[in-house]
Amino acid sequence: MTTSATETAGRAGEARPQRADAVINRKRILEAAEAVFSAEGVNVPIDRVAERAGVGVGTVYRHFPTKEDLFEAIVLTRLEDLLAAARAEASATAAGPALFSYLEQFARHASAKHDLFDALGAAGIDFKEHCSDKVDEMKQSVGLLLTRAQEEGSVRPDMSVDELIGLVVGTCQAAGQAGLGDEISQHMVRIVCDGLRVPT
Amino acid sequence: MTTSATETAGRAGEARPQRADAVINRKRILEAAEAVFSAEGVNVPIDRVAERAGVGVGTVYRHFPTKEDLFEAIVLTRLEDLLAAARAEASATAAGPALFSYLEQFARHASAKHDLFDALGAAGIDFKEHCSDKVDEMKQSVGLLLTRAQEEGSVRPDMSVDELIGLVVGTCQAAGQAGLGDEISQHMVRIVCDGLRVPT
DNA sequence: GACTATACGGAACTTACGTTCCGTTTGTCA
DNA sequence: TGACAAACGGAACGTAAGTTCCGTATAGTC
Repeated sequence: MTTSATETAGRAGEARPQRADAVINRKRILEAAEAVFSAEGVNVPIDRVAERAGVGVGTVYRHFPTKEDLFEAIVLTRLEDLLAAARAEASATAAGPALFSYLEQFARHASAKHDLFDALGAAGIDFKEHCSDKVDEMKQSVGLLLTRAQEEGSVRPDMSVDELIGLVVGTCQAAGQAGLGDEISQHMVRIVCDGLRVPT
Repeated sequence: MTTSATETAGRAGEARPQRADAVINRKRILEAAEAVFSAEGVNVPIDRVAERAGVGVGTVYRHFPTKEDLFEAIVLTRLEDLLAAARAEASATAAGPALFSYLEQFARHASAKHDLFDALGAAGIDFKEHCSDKVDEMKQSVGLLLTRAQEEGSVRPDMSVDELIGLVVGTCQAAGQAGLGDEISQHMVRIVCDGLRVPT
């Protein structure tokens, strides 16, 4: 995230604290970017973010040296959420249901936040390190859950995490692109989940 | 496809026939575009197509007035193939197996031809008429198969064609983006198919 | 209230790509 | 072989988006 001047309010020691207006603007920019990116994906011009934040482009760049930095700042928090959810499910005793419940949460996020899935999908190829680290962490958590569910016998054994994630991300992305609504996208994920169960 | 000067060799009556070198170049351009688009998707610069075809950009534009026209020329033939396959399966007596078999063919295409799925996915929003017509036709064929399979009782009743297509397209796209190989992408589609079956 | 480092705004620059233009080459027909 | 329309090549143009620059405004401090 570029370790810029100050993060949110300023850590203890070194450099002088951020000016009050700068703090406000940074927040505004993040909010605007969040709104614009999730509504329209990664391809919105920066100018639109600036406009929505009621700020000049220069100001955006002062806070986030590149567009990617801005994007990363947002996606990271989304990934944190997703990661937290994965960890929460990880402690469940029945891994199968936990996995399915997690995937549904995932889908719910997906339908609300177009951007993240642009990121995990196409844009994801040249992801920044921080993001791909988070993705890896998430994969690991989900992978654990998957393995347990497989050992438990509630999920088919012939699957990897990559396939699992691909299936869900792809489904959500496609639903979004085709303009299908949230419920439909979640229904689609449910169908995928049914495919995951051990064939009887 | 812009109904340009001549199609392939020139129909009977009206305008004079295309020059021999033009015919060759047109073919070269199509081949190059096919290769480049399927390997790298829709976002390759035209210059790359021209270069690969051993031809100047001007020549490409002489044959295809816009990039979209070129793209459409290629995608249309792919869609034809897919459509033909759908029709072939349509006459099968057992609709369920036919549907599944079709979806696997679909996936096989998908893993080979990145471009088409860009088109069906993100890029598909501002599709040219010809293409969306073909897509509609395909949807209709698949829809028929789906309905029959549902009536037959081999596919879950709570699904629409849109969901079905979304599921398969999304899966293939995600697999492609994540760099998972062809077999894996087909495996993923098989998992989706398992989800489609009537839950016992 | 004055001073200064910090932040702001937005015009201008850069790059990448689609597309056009036009001087040159070449196939075709007499 | 000569003439001419057709086709070619690729430099040049237009536009859109990311990024930089710098003159101006202002929060924070004494």
